[in-house]
Amino acid sequence: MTDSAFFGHLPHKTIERLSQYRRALLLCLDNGQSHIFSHEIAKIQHITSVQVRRDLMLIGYSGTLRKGYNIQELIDLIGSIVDSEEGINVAIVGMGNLGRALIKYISGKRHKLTIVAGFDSNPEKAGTKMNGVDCYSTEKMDEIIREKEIKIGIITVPAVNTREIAARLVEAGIKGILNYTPKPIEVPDGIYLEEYDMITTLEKIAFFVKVSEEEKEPTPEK
Amino acid sequence: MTDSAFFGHLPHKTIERLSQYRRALLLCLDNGQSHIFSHEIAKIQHITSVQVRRDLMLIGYSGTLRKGYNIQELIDLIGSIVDSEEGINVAIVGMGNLGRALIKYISGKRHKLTIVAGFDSNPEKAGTKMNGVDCYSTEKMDEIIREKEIKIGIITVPAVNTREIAARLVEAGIKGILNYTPKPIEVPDGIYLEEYDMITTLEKIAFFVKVSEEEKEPTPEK
DNA sequence: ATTCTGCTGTTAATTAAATAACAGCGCAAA
DNA sequence: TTTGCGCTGTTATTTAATTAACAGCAGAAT
Ligand SMILES: NC(=O)c1ccc[n+]([C@@H]2O[C@H](COP(=O)([O-])OP(=O)(O)OC[C@H]3O[C@@H](n4cnc5c(N)ncnc54)[C@H](O)[C@@H]3O)[C@@H](O)[C@H]2O)c1
Ligand SMILES: NC(=O)c1ccc[n+]([C@@H]2O[C@H](COP(=O)([O-])OP(=O)(O)OC[C@H]3O[C@@H](n4cnc5c(N)ncnc54)[C@H](O)[C@@H]3O)[C@@H](O)[C@H]2O)c1
Repeated sequence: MTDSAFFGHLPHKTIERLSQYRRALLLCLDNGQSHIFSHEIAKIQHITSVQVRRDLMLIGYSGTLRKGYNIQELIDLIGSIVDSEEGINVAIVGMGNLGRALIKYISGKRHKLTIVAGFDSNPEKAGTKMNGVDCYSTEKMDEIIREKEIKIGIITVPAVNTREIAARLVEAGIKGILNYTPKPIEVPDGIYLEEYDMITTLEKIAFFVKVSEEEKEPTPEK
Repeated sequence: MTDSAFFGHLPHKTIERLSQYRRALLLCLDNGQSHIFSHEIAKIQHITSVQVRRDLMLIGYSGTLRKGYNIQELIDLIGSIVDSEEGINVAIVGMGNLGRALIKYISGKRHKLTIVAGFDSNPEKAGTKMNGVDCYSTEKMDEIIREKEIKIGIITVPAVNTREIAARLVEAGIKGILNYTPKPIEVPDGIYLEEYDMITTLEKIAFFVKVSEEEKEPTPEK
């Protein structure tokens, strides 16, 4: 009987990497591979093999000497740590380009993580299905979130509506929010929030590209 | 004459935050605000005011006592550090849902970061325009990347084509890659790579939601 | 056999990032 | 004026994350 709360104090970065390991391992499994070495995982993830072994140590998994790790076993173990046994229901608010990309990408990929509803204020979108996911009017948000016991909301509405939607998600009892809008939000304690902005990532790349070019051709001394 | 290479050793996290500060500051400017305190920036970004002041110290910016930071000045300074003076050209490969969302979102948002081309293997998409960005056949990738001096490529093609596209971007002389595909890639030294996966973020949220619920109703003994 | 090799698992050391602590300053109140 | 307050800027400390170091082992090479 795994007391999964035991894993509650894993480093945040380790949690992220476990999810990434699983993604990579699933691809390896598709290729018919059955075992994998720490340095192979490391290469895929652009990290060191020590990092991988350390993460696996933290979750108490042991590989076979000279044979590596059993991919299926490791996938299952990561699942037992990262996933909720009962599964978690997710909703997406804002069925535009980004919302659709997300639905298409996530749907069916993870057993324990299901997008069970999309919401949109555009009356034409309510009542339709997208990749098998029912789309509802925003008016029904509260009702459906409670009914379907949705725990996580992804926000992909236009920036101006972010605050309002976030407030309503919180009101409806959601426990986690993933905000893709460029408008940062505030949530009460006890609600887990992540925000991600592609421009930030892009600017970071641009910066390091710039820096590395400047290092090559150093600024001419006046 | 700012020798911007001077900032080459800023912590990675600081670079990310500078970009986020700017995003937030631009919003404040729109609201007619002219000055801002460190604790206000901090609140928007869900960090501490010390963190903010420390970052600003690293880039050598001083606010006015009791008045805070001049928003416009700070935006300009961040720009002088993060942006390239000549600007950087970007291409997106794969004009599906995600590619379109990105073009729409990024286009026109940053002065020094321009999406100058989209590529798609679908012949129907070649020759069209999306949000003012010309869309070309993938066959012309090499040619156009060189011609327009594109430095950064964003990959949003189906996973199976990731490797091929990445190789061709590298071949064409690109210096930075942002891979949104769930298939991790390898690039030669000197090319800056970032990969991002929304499922990882979602699973992380799901994990911490789960953990926090388990803490509330601890596992029954026995 | 026995030596070598290449991997795992773990502890120790290092580095990076965040936080705490505090000096200084200028306006505001008294 | 002088006291307090609320802010900045910087140094010191702590914590988190990564990397290095190495012991141990199973099979391969000789
Ligand atoms: N974080 C990132 O990296 C990133 C990248 C791309 C886009 N974005 C942002 O994501 C959001 C969506 O982008 P998009 O390209 O999909 O835009 P879009 O215009 O294609 O889609 C927005 C959708 O939201 C719906 N909507 C509008 N108001 C609503 C409301 N109050 N409640 C529910 N639905 C509502 C619209 O009907 C539309 O279907 C935008 O805010 C955009 O800036 C963020
Ligand atoms: N990282 C994430 O969080 C995330 C989220 C959503 C989607 N995705 C991934 O992003 C990719 C795109 O998603 P989408 O929803 O936009 O898919 P989509 O099918 O809507 O778009 C894919 C586009 O790529 C084009 N294409 C196919 N092969 C190509 C090639 N060889 N060269 C150039 N273009 C080609 C297609 O014509 C299509 O226009 C997928 O790999 C998906 O898994 C990632």
